[in-house]
Amino acid sequence: MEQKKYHHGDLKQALIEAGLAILETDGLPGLSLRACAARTGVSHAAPKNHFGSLKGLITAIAAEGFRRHAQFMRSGLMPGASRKARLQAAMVGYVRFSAAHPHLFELMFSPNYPDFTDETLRRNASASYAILADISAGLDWDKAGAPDGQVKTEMMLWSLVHGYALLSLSGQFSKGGATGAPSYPIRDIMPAFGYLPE
Amino acid sequence: MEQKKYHHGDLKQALIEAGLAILETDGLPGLSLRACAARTGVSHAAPKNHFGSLKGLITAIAAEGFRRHAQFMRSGLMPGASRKARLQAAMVGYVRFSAAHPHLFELMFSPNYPDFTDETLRRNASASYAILADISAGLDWDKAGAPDGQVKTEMMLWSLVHGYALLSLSGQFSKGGATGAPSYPIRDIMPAFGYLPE
DNA sequence: AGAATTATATTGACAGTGTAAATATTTTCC
DNA sequence: GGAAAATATTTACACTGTCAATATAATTCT
Repeated sequence: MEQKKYHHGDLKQALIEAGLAILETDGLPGLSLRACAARTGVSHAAPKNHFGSLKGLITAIAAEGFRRHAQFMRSGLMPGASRKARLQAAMVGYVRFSAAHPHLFELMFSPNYPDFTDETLRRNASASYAILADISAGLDWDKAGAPDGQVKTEMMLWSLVHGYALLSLSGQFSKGGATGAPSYPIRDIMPAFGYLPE
Repeated sequence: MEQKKYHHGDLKQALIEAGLAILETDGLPGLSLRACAARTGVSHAAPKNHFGSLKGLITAIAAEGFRRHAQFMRSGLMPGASRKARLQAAMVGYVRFSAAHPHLFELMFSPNYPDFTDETLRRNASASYAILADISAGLDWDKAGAPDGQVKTEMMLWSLVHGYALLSLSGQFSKGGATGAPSYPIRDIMPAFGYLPE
C-alpha cells in the first residue's frame, strides 16, 4: 500500500531525513532547503510544496527531533526501578541525546529557528516534557507549603537538565581546555537527590 | 585624545554597536555583516579588516553581551544582604537580561555562532560565571560528603538559571497560550532555597 | 620634510541562499 | 477520457559572506 505515488513517493519524509543527515555531517550552517533538495535528487524549489519555507522544514525536523529525544530519555528507564533511579536515567538520556546530536538539539531549542506554535511540534515537545513530569509526579521540594509545588518541581528539573546540556555543548563547563567535556556528569550535580525519597 | 583617527575613527566599536542595535530591532536573522556596515555608513567589505569573518563580529558582539549580562546580574546585588537574597537577585538579573535582550542572549549561548575559544569572550563569560560562583562560595548541597561539592553547586545553579531562561524564551513553560510568559518566576522554582542558610 | 610602509576603506565579482511566479508533469476524481 | 488538483521544474531576483584588486589615509623611517 506504500508504493510510489506521485512523482517521488514520500518526498516530505525524505526531505526531513535528508535534513537530519545533513545536520549530523555538516551541522546547522550546512542545513538549507537547497541542500536537502539536492540530497534527495529533486529540484531546489521542490521543498516549497511540502513546507512553505525553510522555517517549515526546520519545524518538521525539530518535531522529529523531539520524538528521538523522548526515545533517548526512555531508553534506560526500567519500569520497576526506584523513582530516584528513573529520574536519573531520564536525565542522563536527556544529556546523552544532546551530546550525540548537538546540532539537532540546538535547532530544537533555538527560539528563532522552529515555529513553536506548530501543532505537531508542540505535541512532540510536550510528550518529551511529560516523561520527566511523570517521574517527578508527587514530588514536591517546596517544604514551605507554597502552592503548585508539583509544577515548580517539573520546571526545576527541566531547567536544570536543559541548562546543563546546553552549557556543556557551549564548552562553558570545561574551564581550561577546549575539550568540551563537562567536569561532572549530570547525576553528580543533582543536589536534590540527597533529599529524594527512594 | 580620542579624536578621529583613520578614516572612521573607531569603526570596530561602531560595528559592534550597530550589530547590537540590529539585534534589538530585527533579531538574529537580520544580523549580517552588510547590514552592520550599511548602518554605520561604510562599505560592505569594511568589517573584514576588523573582524575576519561574520563569526568574528558575532564573537565580539557576544563578548560585549556578556559584559552587559554581568551588569544585569550585579544590578540588584546589595552587598550587605544575605546570601539567599544575593543569590536570588543574581538569578533574577540573569533571567531579566534574557527577557530584555532575547536575541543577544540566544547569540551568546548558541554553540555555533560565536567562537568560544576567543580570549576576550572567554574572559567576559568567566566574569559572568564568577558572580554566581562567588555568591555560592562555601555552599555545598552534597550532604553525602562527595568531593568538589563547591564546583557541583556552581554547575547546578548555572544550569538551573540558564535552562530556565532559555526554556522561557522558547515558550516551553507557557502551556496553553503563546504568550511566552513562564508560569512561575525563577525564585519560585529554586527548591534549594528551603535548605539555604540565611 | 619627503618617501616608503602600513593600516584602513572601497569596488567589483562570485558562489551560495530563500523565495516567488510561471510553467510542466503527473496523479486523482468524476 | 477529460477536468481538476497535486506535485515538481524552471527562471529570476534580492540578499548574503568572502575574496582579490584597488584606492586612500595615517604612520614610520631616513
